[in-house]
Amino acid sequence: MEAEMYENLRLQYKIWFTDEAGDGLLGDGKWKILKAIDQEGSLTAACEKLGITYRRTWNDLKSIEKRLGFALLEKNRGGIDGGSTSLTVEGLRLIKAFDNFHERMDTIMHEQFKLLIKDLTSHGKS
Amino acid sequence: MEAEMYENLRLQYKIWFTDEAGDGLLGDGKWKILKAIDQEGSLTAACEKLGITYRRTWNDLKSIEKRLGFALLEKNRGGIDGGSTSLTVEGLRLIKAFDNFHERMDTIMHEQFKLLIKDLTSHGKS
DNA sequence: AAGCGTTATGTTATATTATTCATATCGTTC
DNA sequence: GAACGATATGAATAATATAACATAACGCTT
Repeated sequence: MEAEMYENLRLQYKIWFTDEAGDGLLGDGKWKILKAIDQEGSLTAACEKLGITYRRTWNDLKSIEKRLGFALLEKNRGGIDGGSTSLTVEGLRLIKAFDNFHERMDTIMHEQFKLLIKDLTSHGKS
Repeated sequence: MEAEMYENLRLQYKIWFTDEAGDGLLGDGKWKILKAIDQEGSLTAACEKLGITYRRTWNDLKSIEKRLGFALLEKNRGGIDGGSTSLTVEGLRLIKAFDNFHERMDTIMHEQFKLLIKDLTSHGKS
């Protein structure tokens, strides 16, 4: 009877790094930005692609680099194309590791979701 | 050399239910509130315990019950003690299932975090 | 019926966050 | 050296979220 109560629910999750103080450092948002920069080759283009503001993104990226203590981005201004931004070796490794991580997590979450729903809908005595 | 770059990072996660539209429905915050109500026997006491405002909490609870489509709380007003709030059977089952879920997830996240750090600090060719 | 403590609800104020606008800087090309 | 397209940055504005304040309703007790 209560089984269908939970049928239209979805399970979502977010994972992010913080520093020791607990302040957010790198999560899904910045992960997507870094990936977009890697693909587009410029901050401006990446922001347009994702539909987010340049100002905000620039602030975020500056903050994370400062707090991480090492560079994720290599920026150039001027030149024939006006300028460019690309990922450093560390930046590339970071998003690659995050990719793998998310892949594993998606599988795990799917399993755990099924377990949770089973827990919610089975009426045996605990 | 880059191994210590990630030493002071912490991994955090959040898990929550949404409806089909993707709007948040039940997460850690409301889970804690429900547990506190179960312990305290009243909304007012639960809010004081958690240091959150009654107004906000009342709104949240009303919203989640409406969108879930069934009651999690049994509320009474008036009476010798002014009133009370307790969990329904469904409410109890929900927080119990969430408890189990979080327990499993804490273990899993700990494992996955170690894997992620390993991924970030090992420099073998991919 | 007056008092008590709790649920219930509208309104107002504050704080936080996000967006917009404006402007400077840089280095290449023509 | 003028123009272009990108990065870099300050300041003002808008939007959203959170908190605070005030007040009503309820039902038991005395």
